[in-house]
Amino acid sequence: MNIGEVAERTGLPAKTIRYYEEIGLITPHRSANGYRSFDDTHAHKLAFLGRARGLGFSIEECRALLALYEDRARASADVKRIAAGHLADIEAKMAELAAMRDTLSELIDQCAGDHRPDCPILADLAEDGGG
Amino acid sequence: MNIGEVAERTGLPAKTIRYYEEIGLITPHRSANGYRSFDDTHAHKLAFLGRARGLGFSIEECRALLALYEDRARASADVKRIAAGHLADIEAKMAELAAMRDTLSELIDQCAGDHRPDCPILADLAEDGGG
DNA sequence: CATAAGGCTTCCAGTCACGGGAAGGTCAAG
DNA sequence: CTTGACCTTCCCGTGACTGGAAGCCTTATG
Repeated sequence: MNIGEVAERTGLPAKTIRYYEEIGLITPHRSANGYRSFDDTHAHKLAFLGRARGLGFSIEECRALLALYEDRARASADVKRIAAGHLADIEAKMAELAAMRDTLSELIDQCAGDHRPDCPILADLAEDGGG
Repeated sequence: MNIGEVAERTGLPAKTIRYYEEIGLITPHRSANGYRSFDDTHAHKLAFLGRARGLGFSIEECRALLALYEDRARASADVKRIAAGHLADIEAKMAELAAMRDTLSELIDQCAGDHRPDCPILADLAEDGGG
């Protein structure tokens, strides 16, 4: 199948699929006219990549997961390690965002939000480290 | 003061300060030798920017906040609106991450993590949409 | 005066994972 | 023969910097 069909099947934009080829995640065949030609295995891998990316795995993590997926002698521990590392990243990001959210929502609550210029949000941002 | 000193005072890397000048967030003077010359106002603005960036505001949001900060006739409602929009962004990102975390941690729990190849994490990623 | 160290300058390239769009080849239908 | 959809490659832009090269300025030392 051509790139348009595999794009529709996998839900990935054609641009993304070309990019994945460029960085060596997949290697579609070429038809006589130069068009990329995908088979079910390619579509399957692309769907795999789409789901892994959807869970926030980086491209390099996806590459490793795909290699493990194709390795029948893999150890599930290797997969688990990658996933656990990614989970830790996610939790770290969430903690960072939670800290921002807490500070911000407190400041927002304190701000009158009217026509007057006095604003605890700006006051906090302008504050010297001292206080 | 030179860029090194203001960098140390504000905690921002010199590279970042040059970048902020390039995009028009600050406009330091120039000494006769061509060096950037910062006064306390510049340092104050940079510190403001550092704190706003630390709360995750984008550069354009920082630009707007800085303009409001310098506008004595501002309405606190304008500040509050920007902050509330950013808070909503943060909460959306957190929700996305929470969904990833939930799926991932469930899969990780189900994975034996040993030498055997069977792995529910890979199985899930490889799954057809049908199931 | 020469030299070395450290700070400053500009400019260019890279990051991550694509997306937009131009210029042009290919294919099926009318 | 033309239209229109699809495909190709190539290059630029994103956000907010970061790293590094090449070279000028200043200060300290011999």
